[in-house]
Amino acid sequence: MTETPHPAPDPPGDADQAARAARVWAAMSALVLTGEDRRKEVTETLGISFFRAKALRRLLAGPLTQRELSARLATDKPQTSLIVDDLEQRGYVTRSVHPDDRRCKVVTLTPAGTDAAEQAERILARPPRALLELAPEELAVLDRIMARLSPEAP
Amino acid sequence: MTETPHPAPDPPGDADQAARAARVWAAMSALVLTGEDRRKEVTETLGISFFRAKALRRLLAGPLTQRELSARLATDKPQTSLIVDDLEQRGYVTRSVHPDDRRCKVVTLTPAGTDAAEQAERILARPPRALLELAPEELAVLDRIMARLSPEAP
DNA sequence: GGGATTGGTTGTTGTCATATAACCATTATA
DNA sequence: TATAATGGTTATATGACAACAACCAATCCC
Repeated sequence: MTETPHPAPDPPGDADQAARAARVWAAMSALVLTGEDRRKEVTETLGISFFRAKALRRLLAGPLTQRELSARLATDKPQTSLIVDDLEQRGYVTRSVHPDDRRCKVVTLTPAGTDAAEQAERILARPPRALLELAPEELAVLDRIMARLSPEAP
Repeated sequence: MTETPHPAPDPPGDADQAARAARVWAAMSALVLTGEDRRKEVTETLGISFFRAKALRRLLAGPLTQRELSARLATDKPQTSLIVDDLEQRGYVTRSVHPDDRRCKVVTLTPAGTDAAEQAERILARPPRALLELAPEELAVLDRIMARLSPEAP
């Protein structure tokens, strides 16, 4: 009985809401950040930096110009140029001129690049044990609530 | 109707569990990683790298020797030496020899360092809007379930 | 006492990411 | 057609972190 002696009909709910949100946030952050380190797993498995792996993953949805890739990685053109250089040398992507605008270079995943990208996705998508071991009913509830937290929820 | 045509009494529940865990994991990762960038906020507010801020935060619980600090940051001694150098120059920590073992240096937060560390904690603890705007009943449920996911849950 | 161990420091090297400026080729526009 | 804007490339500098090797001083242990 530390916070709410009884269900609290209306007004005191605000402080509760903030406190709960903070606790939930802390727990989620702990789970995602200090749990099993998927980031490291990706870099070690693929032998490329996480940032480069991210570039590969962005290309899974389809080819992009370097300009578009820059935007999706939230970085600048020179950086993108270097990253694509590197990925090209590794045989993960190819560069080709855009048919309609010869200024643009279209970056496309090779089969090897697709493999690497999918491997990265698989590693990142693997949930930690704690989630898998949750009681089925609780996980189902969690699933329903988390769906409402996603960007495309409302 | 791809997976479960009807509630699925028993055996197919395993695949559901995995799928749900994956979805929940993806949603949590998205919220923590690609949401409001607290990391950047910390580095920009304090003017030090996130790693250094982490060192400060670790010291909030009390002074540590550099060896202990190394362990908590999961880094090596040379790196710790440099970090403490930097934080010392900024006036955030002091180095003093351990009274019982003169090999050890005890790193202690200064008042300014404590301020900075607490500021970082405050920024990191601030939950994203999505959580605060969740329906109270849902947040309460989330709170209850997340508590069971924490390390010290049985 | 003497050798091994431990805690820190210094220095080197390499990778990664950020930021800028300068430049070239292509396209759009006045 | 002349000029500006856009997409990429090249070059340079900087800062952060990782991984080592080598070293000094204090402590531990035989």
